[in-house]
Amino acid sequence: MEDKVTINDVAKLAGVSKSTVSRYLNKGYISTEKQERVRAAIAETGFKSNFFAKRLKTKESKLIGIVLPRMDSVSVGKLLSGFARIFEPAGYQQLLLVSGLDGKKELQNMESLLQQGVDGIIVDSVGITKKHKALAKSSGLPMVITGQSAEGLECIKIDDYGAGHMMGAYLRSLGHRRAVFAGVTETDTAVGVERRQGFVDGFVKGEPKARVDFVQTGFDFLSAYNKAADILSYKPSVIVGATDNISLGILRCLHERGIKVPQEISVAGFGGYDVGAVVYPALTTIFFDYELVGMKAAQFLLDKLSGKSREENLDMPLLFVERESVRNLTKGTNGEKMGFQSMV
Amino acid sequence: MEDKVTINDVAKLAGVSKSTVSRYLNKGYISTEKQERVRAAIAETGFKSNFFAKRLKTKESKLIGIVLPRMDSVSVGKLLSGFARIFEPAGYQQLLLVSGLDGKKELQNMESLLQQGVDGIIVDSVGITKKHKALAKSSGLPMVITGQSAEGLECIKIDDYGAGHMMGAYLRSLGHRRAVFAGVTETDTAVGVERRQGFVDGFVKGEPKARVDFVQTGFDFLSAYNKAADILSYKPSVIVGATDNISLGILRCLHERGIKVPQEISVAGFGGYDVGAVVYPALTTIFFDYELVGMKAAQFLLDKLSGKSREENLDMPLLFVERESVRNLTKGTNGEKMGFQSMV
DNA sequence: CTGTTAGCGCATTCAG
DNA sequence: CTGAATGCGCTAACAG
Repeated sequence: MEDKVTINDVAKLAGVSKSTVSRYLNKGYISTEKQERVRAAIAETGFKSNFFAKRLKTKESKLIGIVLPRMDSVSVGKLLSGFARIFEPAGYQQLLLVSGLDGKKELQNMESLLQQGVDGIIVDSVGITKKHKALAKSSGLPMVITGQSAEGLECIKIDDYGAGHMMGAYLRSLGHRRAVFAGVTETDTAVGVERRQGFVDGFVKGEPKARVDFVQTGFDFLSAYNKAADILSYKPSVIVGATDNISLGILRCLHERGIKVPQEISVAGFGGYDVGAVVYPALTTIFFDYELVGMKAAQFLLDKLSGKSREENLDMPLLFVERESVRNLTKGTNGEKMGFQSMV
Repeated sequence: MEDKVTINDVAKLAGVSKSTVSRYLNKGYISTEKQERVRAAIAETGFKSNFFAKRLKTKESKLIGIVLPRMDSVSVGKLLSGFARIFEPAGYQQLLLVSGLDGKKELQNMESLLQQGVDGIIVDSVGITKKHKALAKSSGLPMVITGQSAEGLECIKIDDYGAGHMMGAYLRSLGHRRAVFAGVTETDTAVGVERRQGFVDGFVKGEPKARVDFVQTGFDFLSAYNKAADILSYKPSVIVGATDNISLGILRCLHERGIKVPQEISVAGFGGYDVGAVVYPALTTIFFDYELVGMKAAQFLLDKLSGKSREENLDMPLLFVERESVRNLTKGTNGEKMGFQSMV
């Protein structure tokens, strides 16, 4: 522990008062001569100002609390990259807490962060409850939610309903009438409800009637893989996974059963993970720019911190990625592009 | 900001001195009667102890600094999960800094963390320099390195050389004589040097002579995919990617060229990412338990913090995962398992 | 068991 | 421009 050097030691060595050193550290208001003496003294002693003492005075921690459902997922990784790109240059650091997909833990983590004296909080939630809202209110701290949306809270997320709808409409336009949506539980409002509902709305609209069945899976490859029999029992012409990973699990199973994709069955997903491009057939999907979400959320929080409460558009762009796993039933192949590219 | 309530307010309301409140918060040493009064007062005021004031006194931050090269990678995600599993129950929180694969930034981040008053640091480095060592020494703080190993520093990582060697020996035993190792630059000592060298040593040993050529790629699918022509020009019977992602990029390219895996060329990788199991053919690989690495590193740091300097075995288990992408040249198929399963 | 007394290291009035 | 004095909120001796 070399941090015995305090502002006092520096002051002594430089032959000035500690207030002068303090001023040197912060504003200016110091003669160029003493300025030099202090600089030298600091260099010599290797002085580092004590973080806690400083914060105790200034009431600003320059700390942002981040609460995450889990760490080992591509989307969370991207999100964090986005946060870092904004917070680091701004001189903020991130305090990270993981809730393990557990709502209770999520709340605990939020409280814990508040107590740590963070300046603001970002929660990548798996499901907002009234308690979340209460906490947000009572804390009085800027808080932004990511991954879910909830009234009364500031949320920044991709448009799950819109993405679902886009995919549904796309598939329908290609002549598909029987779809299975393989998705997660409804406690995940964003993915389990909004994305799915968007898909249904986009798919069943119009004549002739179309139908979508639902099969529940987890978020991982394996749980999707294991549900393949259920899924197939509905005799769909297209299977859409709520997530690229789900679709990948399905793809694997289809392959094992010798079912050709997209010739016999089409598959699509959501997320736009890189890996979807290297599997065979490459997965048609909708790309979500989680890194951008992270950046927007971080910037939004920073703006709140500095008073600017800009109420601008928080919709994230959606990018349709048409690849090889979906067949165009109206043409007989999947060759024809339909100008269904980058959309918002 | 409701944090106007201090320990003083609580004391007043409870009709005791603030030391009593402090004692209530920490040790015990308080009569059950006052204990109740304090409890009530705290509940009523919604008092939260001020983190910074507390730390200013105790000199303990209960904060662990984590510096990472990047966030958007599976292995880093696993690692972080591992950290969290140890630190959270122990009451430590994690301060996260991302260096963007930049060595300078990595150092800066380490310094920044030291200044924040963290109790210890974990660095998942991309390459240790003498400056890292100097910083570790001068700081006097417990520091553990992950991802790389370096003398004079406490490192916890998977055995890259061993993994490479295991893979090399395995492939060789299957009758392969011409391999291409597709890997990253040598500045990444662990992956670019150790893993590769292990492979070479394991592969070329014995008679008849075997040969391995080297092709440099990045860490991503695409950069590997783009190098496929180079790789193929060596006419290998097996291609091994330094990373599963590299192998996946190669697999994709092989598929596009109509080259059958493993019938015409075998492919293997390192990492054991889940996705390797769902692609076709499923990728033979060596599984690295990064989450375990994270847990070990975290526990090691905690032990140092509490004085226990256990010098035990820090080797991580390696799990050989034999799947579909490698052909046994001695049998003509890839069917025969060789008892080459879980090893350490 | 409990109240009183001191600071932790720093930023900030306030007079010079 | 600068030094002396005053807490920030809390914990840790210190005497009761």
